[in-house]
Amino acid sequence: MYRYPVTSRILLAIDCIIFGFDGKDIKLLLVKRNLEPEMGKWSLMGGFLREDEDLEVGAGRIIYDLTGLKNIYVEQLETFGKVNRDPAERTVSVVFFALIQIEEHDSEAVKNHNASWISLDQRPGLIFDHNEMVSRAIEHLRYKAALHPIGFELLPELFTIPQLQKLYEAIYNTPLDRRNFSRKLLSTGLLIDTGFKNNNSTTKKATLYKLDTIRYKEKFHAFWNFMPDSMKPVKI
Amino acid sequence: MYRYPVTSRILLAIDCIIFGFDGKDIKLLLVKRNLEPEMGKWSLMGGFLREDEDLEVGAGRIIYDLTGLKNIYVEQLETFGKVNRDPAERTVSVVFFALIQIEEHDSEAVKNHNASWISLDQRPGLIFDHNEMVSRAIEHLRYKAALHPIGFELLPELFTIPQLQKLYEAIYNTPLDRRNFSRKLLSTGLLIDTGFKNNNSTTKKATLYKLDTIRYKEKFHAFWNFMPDSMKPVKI
DNA sequence: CCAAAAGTGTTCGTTGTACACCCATGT
DNA sequence: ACATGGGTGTACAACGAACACTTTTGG
Repeated sequence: MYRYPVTSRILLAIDCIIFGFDGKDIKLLLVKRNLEPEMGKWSLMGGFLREDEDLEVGAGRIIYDLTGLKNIYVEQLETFGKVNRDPAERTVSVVFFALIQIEEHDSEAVKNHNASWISLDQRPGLIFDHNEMVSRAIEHLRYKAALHPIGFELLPELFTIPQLQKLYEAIYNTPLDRRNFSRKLLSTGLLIDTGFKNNNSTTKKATLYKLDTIRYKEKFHAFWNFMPDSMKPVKI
Repeated sequence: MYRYPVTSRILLAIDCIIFGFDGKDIKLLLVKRNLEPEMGKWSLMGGFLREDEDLEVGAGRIIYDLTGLKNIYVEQLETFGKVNRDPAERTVSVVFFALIQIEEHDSEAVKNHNASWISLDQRPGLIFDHNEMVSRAIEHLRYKAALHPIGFELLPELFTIPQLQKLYEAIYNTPLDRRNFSRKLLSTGLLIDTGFKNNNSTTKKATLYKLDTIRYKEKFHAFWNFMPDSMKPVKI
């Protein structure tokens, strides 16, 4: 087979930023690295791209390996390629961004990888440029969740509006007006009233909704306005 | 030096999508490929990542090589890595997205690379997965230009509001209301009246504005609303 | 003086925001 | 009955969309 007359073939890594929501905080799935260099230190879950595998397939494999989940929300985020980002040898890393329903993960698999769910504000320092990757991912989450209905990917199949609100409050780290939030979300036409009521509550039981997946897929790329303007990345 | 016990090191390419605006149409800078395979066919401008170079530096080098321009608007777009995307050997390509002021480019350099500025609707079929890359880039241009003031990157230093409108009409391939457009753009606070008037016109001369670069940098990441809602990617 | 392009103004409906009030539940 | 949290309503300001009129310029 013809090969390009170029000498520098390099290692391609995949790193995955996996977000979850426990009802209170946004959490990151982090692992204690099991290879040198930096063995035992906290890092993102990652791996090397295989010869016979597409990038997204590689990301899916790595995420499945750690969480036991398939068919979740995964997006390519950005590729990090600074010359010395990995002290062992030159490695370019394609970073993926994933949102999962935290209840669904396989806790055995997570334990076997020495992984933990860690709140954003309690996250430890990470190896290499992984801190930068996480910063970018948080920025992306805030950006995208303001315009597109990705928040639902972090909630269980049935959820209440107050739960949804707590999620957005966690993402933007700010309180929201209950009444305006509720009206805005209901007006999206994405929520289907299941008729059931939540019974976790000690007081009035909230209505359980599910996502209208048809409309969700149809209108995903529309521009919504899930955040008050004052919360957008920069006030105008 | 320690190396990872992994066999598959692969070739990393950089491909650049370079947009310009000639006052009428959005144009792409495309080249006739000068190496095998697919020599002589139309493709994006690209190259291989060097051992000692960061990704963005590589992209800057390739764009400079073709256009003679530095310090232009460049963004990493997406990384393409399908196993068989390049028939010669496995190559993963990091795609960059660039906007330039078309008048400023070095036409000698462009000629030497067998490159041409080609209108979007007249673009030829491209090699490999480059058509897909271009589609993604157009989508990204439309998305981003609706929310952030990147349009200015395609205009000369001094420009008129009608010119700006023609640019947005070209990006979205749709007519816009002159009066609403003008008011909206003036209200951004990004335009500085230079006091000069355009003299290309055969009728009334339009005011020449320049970009308020201070405010531009400060507020770049804010969410604007440069397009009528009806033009957003999907109508709600 | 007329056509063509640039600039300014007005009206109206929709949306966002800041509020107040009522309802259901467990103690 | 009351505290806690869930659900609905209203009033006002801000913004976007549609549309009319005036001004400048070259022929």
